[in-house]
Amino acid sequence: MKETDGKKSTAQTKLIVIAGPTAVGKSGVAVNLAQRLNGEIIGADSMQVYRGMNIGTGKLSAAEMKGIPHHCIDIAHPGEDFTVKDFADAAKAAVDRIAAKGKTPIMTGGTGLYINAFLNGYSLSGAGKSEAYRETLRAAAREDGGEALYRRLAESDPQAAAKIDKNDLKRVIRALEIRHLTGESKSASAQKAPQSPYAYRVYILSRDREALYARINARVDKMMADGLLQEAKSLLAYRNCNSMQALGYKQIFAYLDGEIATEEALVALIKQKTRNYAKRQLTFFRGMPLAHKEWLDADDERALLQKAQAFIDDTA
RNA sequence: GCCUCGAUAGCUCAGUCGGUAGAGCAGGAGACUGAAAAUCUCCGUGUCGGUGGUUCAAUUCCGCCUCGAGGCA
Repeated sequence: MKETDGKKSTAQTKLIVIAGPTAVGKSGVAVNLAQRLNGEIIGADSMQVYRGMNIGTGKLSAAEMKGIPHHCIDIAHPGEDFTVKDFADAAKAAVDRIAAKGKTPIMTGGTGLYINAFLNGYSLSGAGKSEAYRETLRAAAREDGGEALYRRLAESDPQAAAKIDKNDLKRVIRALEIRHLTGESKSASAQKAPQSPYAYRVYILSRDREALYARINARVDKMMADGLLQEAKSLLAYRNCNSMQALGYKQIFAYLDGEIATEEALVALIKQKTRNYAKRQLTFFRGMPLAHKEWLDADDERALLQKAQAFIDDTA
């Protein structure tokens, strides 16, 4: 049963996903896999989508990409807000484009929410966002405190409120925003998620904590040596944008403001925050409700290649 | 050499008017549907520097010792 019209339906498109915490070594492995499977890569990284953020987000250099096309990277301006919805749309377009060429789409990255939203077909077409309304809510929170906002949510959308911690301002605001924009409950819109339209396999790369942390530390040192400080300075104008919430940049701005005394302390802080982040990623991956999820040792590249190959070759 | 102040959780420190102790950070676990490298929740036993004494009871009071910081010589 071969597709000869070059236009596979998405229902049959096979997708390979390589996830894992920062610095496990996903990117390099993904390139090798792409070479072997005649594939193209789709980055699932909330910060690599931004142009100009190269050193700090650990983007691969052109040489390291070895000629493999990479999608969903450098597709946004650091001054604009990129969201899950944008990712879901861009990733879908990329997967379709790659599949249309008869090649294998390989998604790789550490942003669990993006991967999850894409694979599980999160319903993201309903409530959009309203920066203005959010600002109103933020102002209200500043005025009367976050608990007051939470109480408001408990009244208008008790179902959603039950699932959100009263201190989690961002989620309280988003739930209120959905209610405001659609009149629907946040939990109601979340339940609409349809099944994944793709045949996929998710391989989560991992290694023991100590080794992972050592890699993170080394990577931060390398970023500094490669000029992260300079790169961050060149992006100073966007310091209030979402893109600059990225690890490294954020801390560097605090350093430039004099909030961090020495460069040594700065580097130590970035390493620490990155380690904290890696741990959060792991927690997210563990909890991802996916039908086909498998943890693999990051050093065992061969196992990954074999499993992925078998999945692609399986025509059943 | 003398004087003063410190010595309590991996780190920085609080505290116990004498009844064996608690915060922040680190670390661990978890949540997560349009900011996600974000946001949020939960988890704290450690010869309270050593040693002698007073006391029913000392990490807490007293003496000595060790180490550290500062001051005077």
